[in-house]
Amino acid sequence: MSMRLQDVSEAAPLRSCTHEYKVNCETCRLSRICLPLAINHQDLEQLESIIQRSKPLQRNELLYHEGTPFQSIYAVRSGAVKGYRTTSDGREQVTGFYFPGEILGMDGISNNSHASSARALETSAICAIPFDSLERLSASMPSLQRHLFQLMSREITDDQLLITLLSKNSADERVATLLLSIANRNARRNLSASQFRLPMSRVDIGNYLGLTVETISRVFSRMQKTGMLRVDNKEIEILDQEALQQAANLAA
Amino acid sequence: MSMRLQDVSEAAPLRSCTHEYKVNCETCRLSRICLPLAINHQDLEQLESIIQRSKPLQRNELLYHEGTPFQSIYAVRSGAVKGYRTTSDGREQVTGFYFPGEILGMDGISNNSHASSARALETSAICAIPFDSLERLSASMPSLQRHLFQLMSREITDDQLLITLLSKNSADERVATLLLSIANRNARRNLSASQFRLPMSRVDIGNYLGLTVETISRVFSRMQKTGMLRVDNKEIEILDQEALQQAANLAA
DNA sequence: ACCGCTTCTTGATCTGTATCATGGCCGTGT
DNA sequence: ACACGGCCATGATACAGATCAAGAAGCGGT
Repeated sequence: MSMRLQDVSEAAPLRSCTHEYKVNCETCRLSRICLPLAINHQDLEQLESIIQRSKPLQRNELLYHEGTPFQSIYAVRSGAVKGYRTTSDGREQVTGFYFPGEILGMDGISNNSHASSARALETSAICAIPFDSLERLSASMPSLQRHLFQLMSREITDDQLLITLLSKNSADERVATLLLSIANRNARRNLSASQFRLPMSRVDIGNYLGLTVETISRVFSRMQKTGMLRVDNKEIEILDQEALQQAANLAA
Repeated sequence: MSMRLQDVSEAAPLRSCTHEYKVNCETCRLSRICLPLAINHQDLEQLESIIQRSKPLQRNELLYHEGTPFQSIYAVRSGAVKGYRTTSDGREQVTGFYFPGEILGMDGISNNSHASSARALETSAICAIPFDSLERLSASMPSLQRHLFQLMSREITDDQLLITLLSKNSADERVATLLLSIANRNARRNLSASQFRLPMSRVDIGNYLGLTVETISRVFSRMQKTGMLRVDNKEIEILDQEALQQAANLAA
């Protein structure tokens, strides 16, 4: 049993840990990223009052499944989550990876049922935000309403970037782009942008990037050989940021 | 000069055509598709009061360009529009086609600047809906707020479908899927689902589907040979819906 | 009605990535 | 400590679609 305490501790610890439903956005280190409202105490309290936190998900546990009724959107507090949908022939398409501070589940709004599934890649703490409460609240809080629109808009532009990546770029470019994306998101959380552990398998990476496992392996090996990367299984170190950027740079 | 009157006449004609800014959602045949609010006269009037309509765009005219300030989202009244973004190396990635009743431009919300560009594929009438007005209005109209969330959510799920298509499906499957999508959207507007004219070029189709022009041509030829399609330049007739569905059906 | 430009089609060849196959490694449970 | 099962790396081969090339067809302008 390997310890991965830093995953759980990344989000600010609760002051009193006895009642697990007590959430405290105000002291959460991620609040700046997650739902950064104009810092108005009253607003934050209102928001907190609707947010639910349940016990952490274990590796491979399902957060929600496509087709099931949509009730909440989710914020990752710690760990990592993959979003995916199942194709008609039963294969899986990974549509995104979600790290602490990021929000997922918004694709369920249009049909009142989840259009995709989400699964924990490692032990993950998640905040559930009931959408009907959020909707009601946002009608009286313009900044929240705006933030939700922006959040969804961001998801759209991110998807468009992925579409472009899949449609126009080579295997090396795709992998380089993903690594840089993860590095940037780490930086945003004040973690190292040059050294990190991939929470997902090669299969998931390949699936996400429209490539096979073998290709991912080969690209990693190649990049290691050219000295821009050090790869030790899931442990990644970016040795030549410049070169990696250039390898990705044909992407948008 | 070829006449294409039916394009412009698809949306309900204005009662008094002298003042071109007078918009009438209530009599618009597309209102059911476009922003189908609970049919409340007062709500509709409020909505109408903020919608702007300018003179139709000609073929190849730009509706908005990536990087420019975001002010409005747009509803297509007639014609057809393509959305695209320009990659860092100057190439174009088509991210979507928009037909009458469909809404585009929501990717601009997150940054207050358009993340993509939009260009008319043929003469097109467009309604511009200033977003700040829409935002204000939606705070006091729960059904409108909800509809906007749903609209954006829909865009996300559509993008996810395209991601899956690009990542998992063969050239034939991609083309078949696009044709069926267009057919369905035609049906929704009470147009023929089996016979229609493609408003976009082969280049645009290829670009959208992550394929080259040549491949698009070949797929069309192949499908014609097997008898599931009749292709006469941009004129498409689906001869065997069943077979086409099957050709696409490996997609989600 | 004609010209020139753009779009489309079809063929021949090339190539990046998938596929197939095999062996090593690592982590987990007994 | 060991064995098993999933995950990863690497080589050999195959193939779908890209690229290169050339001509045909459509379309707008004069």
